[in-house]
Amino acid sequence: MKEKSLIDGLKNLDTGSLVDRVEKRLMDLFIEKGFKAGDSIPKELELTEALGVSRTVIREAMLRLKMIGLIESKKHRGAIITNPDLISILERSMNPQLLDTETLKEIFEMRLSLEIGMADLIVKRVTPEDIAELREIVSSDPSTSSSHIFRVDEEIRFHGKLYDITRNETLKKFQRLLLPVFDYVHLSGLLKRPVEIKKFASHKELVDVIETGDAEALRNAMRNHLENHFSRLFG
Amino acid sequence: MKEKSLIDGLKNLDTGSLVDRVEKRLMDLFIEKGFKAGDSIPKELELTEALGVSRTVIREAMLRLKMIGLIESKKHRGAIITNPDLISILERSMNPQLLDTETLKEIFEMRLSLEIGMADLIVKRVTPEDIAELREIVSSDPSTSSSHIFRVDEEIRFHGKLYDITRNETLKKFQRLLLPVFDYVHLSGLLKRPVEIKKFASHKELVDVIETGDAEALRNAMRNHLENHFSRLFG
DNA sequence: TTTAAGTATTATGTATGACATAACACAAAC
DNA sequence: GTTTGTGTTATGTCATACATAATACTTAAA
Repeated sequence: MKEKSLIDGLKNLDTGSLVDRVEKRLMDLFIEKGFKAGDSIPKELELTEALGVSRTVIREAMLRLKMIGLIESKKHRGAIITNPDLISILERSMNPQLLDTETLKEIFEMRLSLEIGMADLIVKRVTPEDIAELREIVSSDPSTSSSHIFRVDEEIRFHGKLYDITRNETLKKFQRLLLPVFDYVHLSGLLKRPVEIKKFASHKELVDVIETGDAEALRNAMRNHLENHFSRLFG
Repeated sequence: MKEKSLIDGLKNLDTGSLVDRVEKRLMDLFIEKGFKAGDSIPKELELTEALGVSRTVIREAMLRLKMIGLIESKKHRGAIITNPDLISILERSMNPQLLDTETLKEIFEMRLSLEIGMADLIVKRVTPEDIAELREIVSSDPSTSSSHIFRVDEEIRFHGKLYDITRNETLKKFQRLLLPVFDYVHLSGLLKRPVEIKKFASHKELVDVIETGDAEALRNAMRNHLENHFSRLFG
């Protein structure tokens, strides 16, 4: 027993590499010192001296901080603190070809859930100008110009505008980020059932509902509008 | 005119650093060669030779790939390809102290939207066992044990279980990831209005709705349940 | 024979010094 | 006043050397 606890006590002796420790040290330092976005951070050589490690280590640690969006470096001209932008961090890894299919499906489900759930944000924040823009987007007469490419374009513009209306930048970026994923999901046969002819709530109808300002109705209409996707998921 | 087009033609000369190019080159290579998770990648020195750049550059490029979750390296024993786990990548940057308050609020909004919108996933995939577990979670009599800490615990367990029921791993990880953010949002006075005494749909009622299997009803109940948060947001 | 302890090998981790180059500021030239 | 040159500086890249952890292999002890 005694030995056991002794060993446990010794365990946390930093098994991590030197770079790990320097990374954490720098991060803590920035938090402690209350560095704000825009503040510039010391030069590599200064940090080298201050921390007593080689420039190699400093550079690797800084590179990591760069990757998590904590700092941003202009080449040959130092680095500054930045607010990490979660979405653009994700962006780097969001290569549909590199994600396994299960994850792609799950992300697709997240998107559907979001679009239904954000009804409250939409009706709360929509402006007459937004409505006008939505109407402009859906104004293309599908009977005259029903080419596939055109439809896809309207689809993207319409749903993009919806995210826009939420006035939630994170959400908007998230949507833009996910566009390629959806393309991929559609094209790759990941969803078994074929795309059915749409016989559900149209974009036009959605606009009407948005205009009424009834969040609950919008949720239901959106759920209906997305029925195609849901049936492919659950099918 | 002629000059203009000449300049345009010259424009795309690779302004990126050598590491940038090597990073992309490696990534493309892995995709082309169809490397799958688990495959081990060449040693640093081999890559150094193959690409004709210094080991420094190779190491920096590999470090980036490591950060975006494309590869994973065991120290002193090579690296292997992995499926990037989007959420654990986010995790590294998700330090509430480092995100600006606007982003935190936006993430909070995302969470509310998700919990409402995922109703379909829940009712589609819930099992009797899940229902039983939910009932167990909400069984604690609030009149006898209404300590704040206890309430918070139930809150976390209940909502965590809901994500669980969606059977969507990405979503589940996303929720776990966001827990600290919510703590922070609640504590930091980011939302102006005070927490009101809950007089909306209770956890118990939500379970009842889930059991009926009516997604629309669940969305509405959930929206009602979250009214406190919404009113703080919009207030 | 089995097992524990030593040893060799190897790839990565870290250190160091050197030089190249992009960015900026400022002076010089037109 | 715009352009062109010049110097300074911090980062980008390279080359080399050595330290160390992980593994496989060998050897000594039970």
